[in-house]
Amino acid sequence: MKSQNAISPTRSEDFPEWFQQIVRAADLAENSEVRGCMVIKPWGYALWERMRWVLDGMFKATGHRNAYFPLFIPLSHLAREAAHVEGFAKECAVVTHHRLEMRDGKLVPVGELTEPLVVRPTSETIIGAAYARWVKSWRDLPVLLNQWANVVRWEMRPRLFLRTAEFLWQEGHTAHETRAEAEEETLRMLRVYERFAREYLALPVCVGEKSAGERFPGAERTYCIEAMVQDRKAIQAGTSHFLGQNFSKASDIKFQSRDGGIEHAWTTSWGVSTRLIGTMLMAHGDDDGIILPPRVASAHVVILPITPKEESRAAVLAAATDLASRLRDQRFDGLPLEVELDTRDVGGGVKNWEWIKKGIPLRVEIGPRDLEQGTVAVSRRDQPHKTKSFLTVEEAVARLPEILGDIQANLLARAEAFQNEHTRKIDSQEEFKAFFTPKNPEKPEIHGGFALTHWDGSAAVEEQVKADLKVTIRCIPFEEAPEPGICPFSGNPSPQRVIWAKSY
RNA sequence: CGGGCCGUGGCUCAGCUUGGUAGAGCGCCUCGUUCGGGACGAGGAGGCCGCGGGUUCGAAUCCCGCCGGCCCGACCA
Repeated sequence: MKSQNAISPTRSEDFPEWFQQIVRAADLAENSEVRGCMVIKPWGYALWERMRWVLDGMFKATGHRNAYFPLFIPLSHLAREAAHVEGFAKECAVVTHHRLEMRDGKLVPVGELTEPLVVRPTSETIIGAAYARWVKSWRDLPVLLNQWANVVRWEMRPRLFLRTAEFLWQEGHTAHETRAEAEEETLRMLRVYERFAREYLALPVCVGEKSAGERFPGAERTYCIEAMVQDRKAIQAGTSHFLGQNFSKASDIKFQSRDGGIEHAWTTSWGVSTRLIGTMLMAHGDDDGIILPPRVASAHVVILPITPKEESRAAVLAAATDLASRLRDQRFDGLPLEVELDTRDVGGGVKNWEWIKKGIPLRVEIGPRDLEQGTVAVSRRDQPHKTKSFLTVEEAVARLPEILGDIQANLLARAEAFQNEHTRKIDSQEEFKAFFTPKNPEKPEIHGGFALTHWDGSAAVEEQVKADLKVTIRCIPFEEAPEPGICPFSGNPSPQRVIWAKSY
């Protein structure tokens, strides 16, 4: 007997396994033969394409242009910034040879390189070297570039979309004349990410600064947007770094200033990755599969022709085709509606469930009875799967875009309510510990959330809490009026509450 | 990189203790009946049992080595 839900186990039974299953059920991606790498399939890649399109527009609108820098970084470049090397050394893939030869029936690498090449884990150093060549005068600044690329970080514990050895991302790299200008840029891009997460991915995020312990290697300040997913863990969904003059000194990005002196430029970098997809899936999915926010969905509507009788089949298919083309003339979010017409010869129930699992926002059934009545049956992915509303064809054509907008708003509201429900101000060690301790240690149930708790700013407290409870400071939120208090771990004064959580 | 568990059709697994050359369910293909919410019947395809070596007349099964995966720790967008 089939269970009532499409996905087994359910979220509450085993969240990590549920995640693996929804990715598979939606046909988004699969693991490849190389450990930690993934094949992103069309339904999954379409999400990345949409995100990329929207973000790219936002970057252009804030004055950036795209460029492309090499995959390979000379080892000597990476070595220039001490903290940076230390942060990334353990996870670097390194190319040492440039030729293969057949020996004893086996292909072996030969032709050792004089200098090993690091496959970029991020591009600060190689882009810094380019900026050093390009920047001579204050008139050459700012440099505002972005690149869409793949990067490699040799991770020990890969998870589809959340942490893979190779992943797709964008990295913005800018160089400025003044500290103030670079700081402003860092925060501007952080706000772009916040807006994108909220308005497109329907993800409410906490915006703030990382503690020193969580800072990007080589950065002076690291800012982040932090999301909560349905197991109440935090996930860093985007980062923006103020790099000070660390990298410009390491890469020698110098310019002659307005008063004739020689100064080092101030740089920033900022990025989001395919992790955004994983975050979105874990935030919105349910026990029937993924749920796609319409503004980034791989497609908006699927039309499911119902053809129970041979004699009405042709008429139903014709009506479905006509509906598809009329819908494709409609616009949602400024772009033509993406419509799938599923005429495959498989059982109606099976077909319907496939699209539920794939998270498409709207399913439209059209069958012989609809033909007689001039209606269609519309189901929303954000509502129980048996709920249908009957609209006339005219109404459907006119109203589907507005329903998509409603789904988008509903997903955000839902995610916001969830996050609020599991965010608590906590002022005592006991309550903090209870909040982050599962009732069943053998098989931990979903527990915890965001704790807004005071912190004295010391690394010692941060390390102790992490060692005791695996809970870390996710971000020091921007606040209008920080509320001073007492750090419950040390008893020392604290300037403001920070967000603590278990995290991905 | 340390500790534990596991590698058998596409997937989930049985068989291994007591060696005799491979099975189930799901999925897939064909035909028929179905189809407005995960259909049913009949037939069929598909496996060097992770890899290498050893013991043996004979190895999925026993022994040794290697590789890979999962979970737990350390690290991470």
